[in-house]
Amino acid sequence: MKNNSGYKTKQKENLLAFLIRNKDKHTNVREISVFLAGEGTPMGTATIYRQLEKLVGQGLVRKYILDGSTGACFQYIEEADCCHEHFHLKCTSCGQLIHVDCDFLSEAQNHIFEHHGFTVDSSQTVFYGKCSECSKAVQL
Amino acid sequence: MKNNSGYKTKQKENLLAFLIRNKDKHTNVREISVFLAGEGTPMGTATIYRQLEKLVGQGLVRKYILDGSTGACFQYIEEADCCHEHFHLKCTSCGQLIHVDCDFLSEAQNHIFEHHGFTVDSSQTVFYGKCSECSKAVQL
DNA sequence: TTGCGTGCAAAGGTTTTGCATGGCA
DNA sequence: TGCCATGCAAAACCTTTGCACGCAA
Repeated sequence: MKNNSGYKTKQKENLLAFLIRNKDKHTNVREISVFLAGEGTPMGTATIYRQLEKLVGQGLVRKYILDGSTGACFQYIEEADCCHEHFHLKCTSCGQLIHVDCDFLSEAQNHIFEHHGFTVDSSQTVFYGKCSECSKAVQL
Repeated sequence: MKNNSGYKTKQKENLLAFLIRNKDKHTNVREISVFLAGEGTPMGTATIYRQLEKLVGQGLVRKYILDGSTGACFQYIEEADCCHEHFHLKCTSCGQLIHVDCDFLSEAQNHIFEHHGFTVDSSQTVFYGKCSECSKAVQL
């Protein structure tokens, strides 16, 4: 049911190709728009939003809304990795966003569900704090 | 240092009173605006944003950016409840804020520091997801 | 009096929607 | 031929900013 989703168009292909190529990080609509235009295969903003909405609905793409940043971020989800959700660490000093794919955090997620009855959504959860470099800087 | 913050005005009082009265759930700028207007004590949108920004800076109010919702959410933080180091679980459906003081999460904090060099600030970090009741509601 | 607080309006940015056209099946 | 997809422009939203006036201290 997730493959039969309308017609196949070049725009759709280009968008998905870009998302897959950048599956290790998240991107946003502006980046997508700029990149596709640069490739000579421009895609209207409205169309990008409409396609992303469908992809999110199909579970192929995840949508993030991070703290200070402007607008939503999107990231392709590799189906094989579905069980391996990852968390975000955001440094409140330098703003760096670190991706962590770690078994321990998955365990923490399970723990919270089993002991506190709470289902954590890793795509929305961000750990705030200081990265190693900024931690050092503070101690100077 | 968090009490001496400028002049005392009626708008400021009304805003804080509303936030405290609704400290058990999150609210947003529109709700605040509508409520205060209905009370006969209207407050300009810009002023609401400016005051909320200050309150967040003072640590009296927490700002959330939740996924599906439109815009940011704000919630008053009761100081007495937060003196001890613990984590927060916030239900994105009902807005309930759950306090969790759990060894496992402290371990997670240590793990992140040792394995990822990142110092998590538990007072700023919030786990987003669905509480047990809202999880059930979704499955209906 | 000093300077922060306020309100209005305008600007900035992201996302959505309407409508006519274009392209897949 | 149907119907979905696209693109453009306009609209809808949320949030921020500029500026003049009001009010607390």
